[in-house]
Amino acid sequence: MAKKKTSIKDIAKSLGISITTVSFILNGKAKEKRISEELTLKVEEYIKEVGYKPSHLAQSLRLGKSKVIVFMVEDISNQFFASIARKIEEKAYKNGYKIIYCSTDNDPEKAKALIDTFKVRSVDGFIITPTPALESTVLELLEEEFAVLLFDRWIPSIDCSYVVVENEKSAFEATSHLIQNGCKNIGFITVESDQIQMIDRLKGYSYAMESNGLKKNVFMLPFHNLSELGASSKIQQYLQKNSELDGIFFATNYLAFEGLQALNSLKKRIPEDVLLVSFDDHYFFTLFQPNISAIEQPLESIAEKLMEGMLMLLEDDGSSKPDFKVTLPNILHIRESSDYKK
Amino acid sequence: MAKKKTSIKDIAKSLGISITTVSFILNGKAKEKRISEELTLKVEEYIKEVGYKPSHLAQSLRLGKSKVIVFMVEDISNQFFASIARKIEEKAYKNGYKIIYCSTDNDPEKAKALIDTFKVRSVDGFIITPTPALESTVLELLEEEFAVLLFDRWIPSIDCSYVVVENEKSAFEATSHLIQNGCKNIGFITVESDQIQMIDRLKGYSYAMESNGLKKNVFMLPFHNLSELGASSKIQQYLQKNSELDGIFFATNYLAFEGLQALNSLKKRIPEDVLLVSFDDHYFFTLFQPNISAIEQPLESIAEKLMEGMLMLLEDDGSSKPDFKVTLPNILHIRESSDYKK
DNA sequence: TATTTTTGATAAATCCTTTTAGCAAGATTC
DNA sequence: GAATCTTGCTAAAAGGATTTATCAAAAATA
Repeated sequence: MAKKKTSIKDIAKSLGISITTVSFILNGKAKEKRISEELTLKVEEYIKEVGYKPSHLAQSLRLGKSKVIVFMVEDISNQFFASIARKIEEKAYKNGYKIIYCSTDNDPEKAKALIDTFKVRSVDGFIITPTPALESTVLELLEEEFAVLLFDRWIPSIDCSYVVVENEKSAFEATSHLIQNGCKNIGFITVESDQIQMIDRLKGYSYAMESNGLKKNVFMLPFHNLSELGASSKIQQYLQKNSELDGIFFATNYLAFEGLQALNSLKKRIPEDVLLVSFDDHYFFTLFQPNISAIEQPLESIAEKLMEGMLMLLEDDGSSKPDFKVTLPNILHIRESSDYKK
Repeated sequence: MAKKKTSIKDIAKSLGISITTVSFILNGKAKEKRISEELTLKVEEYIKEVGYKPSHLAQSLRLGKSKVIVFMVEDISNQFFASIARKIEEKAYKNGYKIIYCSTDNDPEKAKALIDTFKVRSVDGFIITPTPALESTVLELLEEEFAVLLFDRWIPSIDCSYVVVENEKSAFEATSHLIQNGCKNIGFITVESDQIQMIDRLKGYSYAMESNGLKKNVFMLPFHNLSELGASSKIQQYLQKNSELDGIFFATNYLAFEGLQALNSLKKRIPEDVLLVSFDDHYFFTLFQPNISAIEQPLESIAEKLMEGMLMLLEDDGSSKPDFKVTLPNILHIRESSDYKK
C-alpha cells in the first residue's frame, strides 16, 4: 500500500509545473537551464518533504549506464577473493557503483554463461579472474565496449587491462630465501594448472634453483576437489618418497595447509627438519607454531588499483585508448628466527 | 561500434511485424495469444540468428521487479559470511536472481544509508544481518512490501522472517561438554555486543554453569577493532589473572584464534591444562595441533533456507501474510580424544 | 445473404527518466 | 515602433520492454 513510489511526474503534477523543470532541478541544471531561483527552491523543498528519490532503473535505461560492476572470481568464499571484495566494495559505493559478485569455479562454460547473463543486465564493467579458454569471450566484451579489468591472472594473448602481482619475482625471492638458509633439496608443491600466475610461480622457483645449480623437484596435484581428493595424504606420500627434502615452497596457502597436516603426520620438525615458505600469506601462518614464512599479496593495493583502473575505464569517453596494466610487488615475510640456518 | 544492441523494435521492423507479436512470442504466449505457428517459428529463428536478448533494465522498469537481491552482512570478507555468499549465489542464479553484496561493519548509520540506496535501485529483496538500532528501517522495508529476511541474528521486537541457529542450545551443550569432562572453572570469552546471537550464547553458557552449581566467569572484549586492540594480549592478561581456569568457551572463532595465541604465549597445554571449545567451526581447528572442539553452524542448510525463504517471500502475491522463521540446529564437534577426562 | 465468431495480428499506453528543440512574454537595441 | 535577445519554462521523443484493448478478415452460423 505504501508500495507506490512517487515519481517525477507526481512531483510535477503536485506543483503544477512540468516534468522537465523538475528534472533539470534534480540534476543541478537549474542555473544552466535558467530556472528561477524561486521555483528551484520551492521544488527542492518539496522533494525533500516527500522524500522523493529518482528511480535508478529508469535512469539507467535512459542513460545506458547502470552503475553496476560485476566482480567475477573463481570462488567468492576464498579468503583472498573475499578480502578483495570487501575492499573494492567501499571504493565502489563511494563512487556510486554497486557490485554484483559471481563465482566461476574456474569453469569456462560457467564463466561464459555468467558473462552472457550480465551483458543483458547492462552492467557497466567487469572485474574478472579469467578462467582458461576465455579469450574470445573477453574480446567480445571489449568489442562491445564494456570496461574490462582482469586480475589475479591475465591473458597474454589479448590486449586487456589488468592488475596482477609479481608472481615470478616473488617465487624467485622465496626460493632464494630457502637456498640462502642452507636448503639444498627444495620441493615445489603446486597444482596442475595452466593459469598464468601458477606458471609464473613455477618459473620463479625454477630460475632460482637453476641459478644456484640445484636440482628441481616439482610435485603437482590435480587442480579440482583438492580436499575430497585427500591432498594431504598425497603430499604425505610425496614427502616420504622424497625424504631428502630440506625445504618446501608451497604455491598457494591451501596447499601449505594440507602440507602442514602431512608434515605433522610425518613428525617432521619445522624449521629443523624442513624449511617452509608459502605463496599467499594467511592469518593462520602467524597463528601456527612455529610461524610459517609466506609471500603476502598486497590486498589493499590490489583493491585500490582495481577500482582506480575500473573507474578510469568507465569514465573513458572512447576518444583515448584506455589502458591500465599494473603489476604489483608482494611482500615476503620471513618468520623463522632471523639467525636460523640449516 | 558493436555497442548498439538490437532491441525488440529492431526485430519487429526487420521482420515487418509488430513489437507486440515479437513480445508475445518471446514470452511464450504465442499460443495463448493466437500467433500462427508459422510466424512464431520464423520469429524464434530470427531471434536466435541475431542473438537477441531482451534488456533486463527495460523489463525491470516495466514489471517493477529487478530480480536483484541484496545480501547485506556485517563483513563480506568474514569467512562465515563469504561462505554463505558462495552458497546462496548458486541458488539465486538458478532462479534468475542476481546478488549485490554490501558490508555494514555493524554500523547502523552505514546500514541505513545502504538500504536507502538500494530502495532506489528497486531491488526485490533483502537478506540482512541486522545492526543494532535497525528496527525502524527494517519496518519501513516491510511496509514498502520488500521481501526481507534476517539471518545470523533477528530482531525480537518486530515480526520479520529470519533464518538463525540455535545459539543458546548449542552454547549450553558446549559448556555441558566441558563440565562433563571434568572442568570446574570455565571461562566464557566474548565481545561486548547486544547482538542477540551473542546474548543467546551467553545465556546458554550461563544456564549450563548455573544448572551445575558452577561459578560463571565471563570476559568481554570491546566489539570493535579487535586485532588493533591487541585482543590476544588482553586475553592473555585475563588468563593470567584467572589461572584457575580449566576450561574456556570462546563465543566466536576469531576470539578462539586470539585465545590460542595467548595460551601459546602462556605455555598452557591443551587439553591437559585447559580444555577448549569455540563457537563457529573453522578449517583451522582441525589443522591446529591439537584439534580444537567447536560448534559448526550448518552453512549449507542456512544457505538453503535463506534462498528458500527469500524465493517464498518474493513470490508472495500479497494475499497471504508471508512468514518464514527458521531456527537451525548446529553440530558440536568434539575433538579431544574421546576418553579424555580432566 | 446477413450476422456472429474466430483467427491473427497490432496500436498505443505504461513504467520513469533525460534531453533536445521550441515557445511566449518581456527586455534591449536600433 | 520594429526587430532582436533574454528569460523562464515546457512538449515531446527516446530508451526497451509488457499488456490491454481493438480491429480487419475469414470462417461459421442462422
